[in-house]
Amino acid sequence: MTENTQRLQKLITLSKERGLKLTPQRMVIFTILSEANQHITVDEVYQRAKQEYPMLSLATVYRNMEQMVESDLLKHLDLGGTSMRYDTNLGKHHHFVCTKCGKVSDVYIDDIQYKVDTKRSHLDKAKINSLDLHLQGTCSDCS
Amino acid sequence: MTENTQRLQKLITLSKERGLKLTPQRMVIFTILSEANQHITVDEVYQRAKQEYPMLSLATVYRNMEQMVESDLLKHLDLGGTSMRYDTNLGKHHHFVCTKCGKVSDVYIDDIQYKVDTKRSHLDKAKINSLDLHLQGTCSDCS
DNA sequence: ATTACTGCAAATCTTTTGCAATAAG
DNA sequence: CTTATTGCAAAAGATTTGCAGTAAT
Repeated sequence: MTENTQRLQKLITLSKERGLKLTPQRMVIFTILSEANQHITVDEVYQRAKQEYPMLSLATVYRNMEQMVESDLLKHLDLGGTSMRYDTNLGKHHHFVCTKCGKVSDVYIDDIQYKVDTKRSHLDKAKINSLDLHLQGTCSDCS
Repeated sequence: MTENTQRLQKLITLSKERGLKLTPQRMVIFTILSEANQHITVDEVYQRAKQEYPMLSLATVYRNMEQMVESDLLKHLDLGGTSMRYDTNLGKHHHFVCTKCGKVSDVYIDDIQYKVDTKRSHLDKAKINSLDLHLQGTCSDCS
């Protein structure tokens, strides 16, 4: 069983657990997501899915992706482009964006240490729950 | 001279340096930006500016803000909302977003130490130029 | 005088939504 | 059978653009 097939199986199992019905449209979307790169847009999914299932509607893809986010099958990934990206990698990780070609790489970081300048920051008693690192630079291919 | 007046003076000086013409519209926008909180949208600027200069066009605000970004008088601030925010704080800093009320605070951090898991990440010879920390949690008011 | 800037309206782009028909469980 | 899901077309919201007139330098 390939890695992609495993991912697909996992999506099917989880969506059943969440009570989602397994329509052919959803099945096509799941398949694409389990094969795709990790930082995909709705329209990219739609373009590929149409080839398998030509009468598919764009609205259906939008609705499905948002449902998946609500059901924790997918995460929003806001990289500052013109349209929303979705991250199929649910594990804890960060992102590196190449400012030349725009490519996005996942970055795994063991531990981060930092010291807030409390005089200039005004966090007071704020409770920090999560921490995302956004790295920018030039990727190997572009340098 | 107040802090806001200083900010305004700085914008005027810098824009002259960049060769921008000082129209009344631009002047109003500059004034609002030098008085405003740091994470403002085009529409927020527009709404306030209209009161001073009612025949101002929204397109003019859009064009001016983008020009300011190009001329390094302003920075894009992508916090994942529905519309672009602009940051008037040009110094190096990071952001904390309260997940309950949405408030954004600037966070100053002296030094950040982290260790990339090179086995799982694939940065290869990528050159990292900048590093943004995006903190999320609950602010003092909400907890 | 020259060139940037402006207002307006139309266009574009992404995302959402109402609704009636259909299909999954 | 019941309820979620779908396609379609329209709506909504943010941003951009063409153009002809206006104003800053």
